[in-house]
Parts: sequence; C-alpha cells; structure tokens
Amino acid sequence: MTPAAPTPIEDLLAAPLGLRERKKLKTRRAIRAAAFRLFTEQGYDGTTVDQIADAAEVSPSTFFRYFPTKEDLVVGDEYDPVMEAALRARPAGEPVLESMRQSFLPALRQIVTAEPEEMLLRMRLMQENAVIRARSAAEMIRTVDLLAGILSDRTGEPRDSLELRAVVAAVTAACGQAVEHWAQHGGSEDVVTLVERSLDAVAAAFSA
Amino acid sequence: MTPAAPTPIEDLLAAPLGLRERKKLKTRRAIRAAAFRLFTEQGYDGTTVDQIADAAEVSPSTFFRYFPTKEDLVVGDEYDPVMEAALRARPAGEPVLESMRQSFLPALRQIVTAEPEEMLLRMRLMQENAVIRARSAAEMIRTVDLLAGILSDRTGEPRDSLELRAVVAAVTAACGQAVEHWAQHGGSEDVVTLVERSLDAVAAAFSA
DNA sequence: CATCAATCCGAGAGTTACTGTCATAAGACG
DNA sequence: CGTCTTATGACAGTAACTCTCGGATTGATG
Repeated sequence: MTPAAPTPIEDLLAAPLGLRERKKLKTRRAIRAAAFRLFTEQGYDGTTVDQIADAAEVSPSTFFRYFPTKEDLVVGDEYDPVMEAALRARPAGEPVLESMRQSFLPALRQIVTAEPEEMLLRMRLMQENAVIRARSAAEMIRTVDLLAGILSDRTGEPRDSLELRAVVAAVTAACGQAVEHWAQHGGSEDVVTLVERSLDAVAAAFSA
Repeated sequence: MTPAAPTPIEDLLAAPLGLRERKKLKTRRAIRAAAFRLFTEQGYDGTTVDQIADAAEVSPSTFFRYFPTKEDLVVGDEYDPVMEAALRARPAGEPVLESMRQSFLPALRQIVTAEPEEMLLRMRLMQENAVIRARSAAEMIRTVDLLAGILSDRTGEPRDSLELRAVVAAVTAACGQAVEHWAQHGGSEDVVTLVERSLDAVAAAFSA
C-alpha cells in the first residue's frame, strides 16, 4: 500500500494488532456471532458445533482452537480482570464489604451498559440450560477464589481464612442475585440500585 | 417361605420395600460403591462408565437407568428434602437468618456424622474436577431456589423477591464455605462451629 | 399352580462433544 | 523471493450419553 519508507508512527499504531492478530480476532467474533444467532434460532442444545463451524465458515477443528468447549461461547470470564484491577485499586485499610461494593459496581455497570442484549441472552441461556448454569456457577466460585486471594494478600490474613472467604462468598452471591433479577426483568431496572437493595437486605437480615 | 395364610401385618411391614424395590436399591448401591472404589483408584476422569458398569456387573444401559449422568454418582441432592422439612418446621414469625441457621445445622451435622468419608471424597472430587465442581455449584443454586420458595410462601413475599433471595443466597454461600473449609481440613473440625464462624464473619462485615 | 401384564434388563446402533495427529496453506520477515 | 513460523483442515478415535427392541424377571390374578 504505502511506499517502502518505514513509518514508525503507523507501525506503533498498528503494532497492537498485526494482520494475523486482527484476523484471529475476526474469526473469533465470527464464530461467536454465528453461534449466538443459531442459539436464538434453534436453542443451545439444538445447535451442534458443526453447525456453528459451518455458519462461521471454519472447520470444527478451528472452532475448538478458539473455544475449548461449546460452553465457553457463553460463559466468558472476561470480567474478572476488570474486577481484579478495581479491587487492587482500593485503599488498603478499607473494610472488605466496601472494597467489594466499589469493585463490583463499576464492573457491573460497564458490562450492563456496554452490551446489554448479549448479557441478557447469556443470562437467558443460563436459566434455560443446566450445563450453562453449572458452568456459570463454577465461574462464580472462581471469582470468589480470586477476590478472596487478593483481599487476603492485602490484609495479611491467611489465604484460606474461613471468615474472609465467607464474607466474599456472601457478597458475591448477593450481587449475583441482583444480576439475575436484572436479567429476569429484561434489563429494565438499574443494576446499581438492585445491588444496593441486595446488600441492604443482607445487612438487615444479619443485624437483627 | 411362609404358609399360604395371608399375614397382613407382615405384608404391611414388607410393603415399603417389595422384592423388586429392594433389588433396585441394591444395584444402585452396588453401582455407586464400584464407582467410588474406581474413582479412588484411578480418578474420576480416568474411570469410564463402562468400567463402572463392568465392576458393578450391570450393563452400561442399566447404569444410565440408575444414574442419568456420571456426575450424578457424586453430587446427589438427597439432602435437600431434609433441609426442606427442617425449614418448614420452623415457626412462622422467625427471622429468615435464624430459620436458615436452624435448618442448615442439623442437616449438616447429620450428613457429616453419618458418612464422613463419603462426604470427604465428594468434596475432594469437587476440588479436583471442574465438571463436578460446576454441578455442585448448580445444586447450590437449586437449594437457594428451593429455600427461597419455601420462605416466600411462608412470609407472603413474592416468589422472586430480590431481598429474600439475596439473603438466602448469602447465607447459603457462607455455609458452603464452612463445609468446604471443613473438607479441606480433613473433616477434623466441628462443622457447626465453622458455620457459626462463617455467619458471624458475615454479620461483622455487614454491621460495620 | 398357571398365566398374564408390568417392568426391568442387555444388546446394539447412533449422536455429539471433544482430542490428537499430520499435511498443507497462509502470514511474518530477512 | 525464500524461509520459518503458525494457523488451518481433514481425519481418526474416544467417551458420554440416547433410543429402540427383544427377552427375562417379577408380582398379581384366576
């Protein structure tokens, strides 16, 4: 395209994504898009990996190179790093509950506003399909492990502190219920408000 | 065996388990016993259903008649009815937290004292195997649904009350962490104490 | 005791998710 | 342009299920 003269500025701009990387990202998106379309048309169980691969114009082998399992199309734990960063950014002396609240809320807001229809589809699949539900629940366990690890590092508590893990698990579960409620009402309510309601309810139940 | 004279008393006593039912229970136990033995020897993933069926001297077809999936050998939700009964027996006006505590504790104590080694194996498999972990987590969701349903019926709240579900989920998660802690320490500590510690920690975190 | 209906079981074929290997084609790079 | 790396596709294979069907076992009845 451009003459042979090297253009470092353009290189730097293009560097984050070489042609190869761009193509990979594109096929990854194509696979997921084809899958979600087929899922809405035929349901999750009614759609085979071969069909998805056909629709995305890749071979089944390639499908499994991009998504190790069919479930991974739906679950996706790409939000954990966001919450991890947010949690690490909280001040050291802050109470655990407040740190978690301030980490969950921005992450949730971002997810819900960025791609609400995809999130709704995911939650719908989670309700309908036992396998997806199970995997999502397992992801929540992963999240609890992650957050408890970060917090224990920060406070110097042992990594398997029952007390810390209990708090993290309880808060995460309450927030999860808020998200589920959000999804079951079609995403019309404000997630932040729902999370606050959840946490307030837990506080009320435990302070009585 | 006995003379032809009809013996209604014996009939009534034998009624709960006819020959057929007894046989079914026996093969069910045989399958599970064989499976657990093979699991400890070769691991969960290293054991095929065919091997289990062979060891239990049944056909693979029969295996799937008794256990719809291989995971069902391990997860088993036979404790939900116990908790359900306990929860329904609680007085109507009691706070949710107290009702749950008084329902969880006896059930847990029973599970842990009745067959501790089996429970430990289950928890160990849950740690090691992602599929089992996911299924167990899904069972916890089922439990939350069940308990929230019972409690909402009792208090007249709507069945999908976010507040109620958040509290139930938080308490269940905290208790789950207690059980996990119990298992990770080889079952040497007292479950009841661990549950109390968990719930106290949540209370402390939310009352600050 | 004989029989009949319900139910349980085993055999076999088929589907699907996933794994591993290998040859080939397409980008990266000097 | 040549080479080297890497992505891809074709293929074979495994394991967890699902479905169906004929035969055996059980439990009730005449």
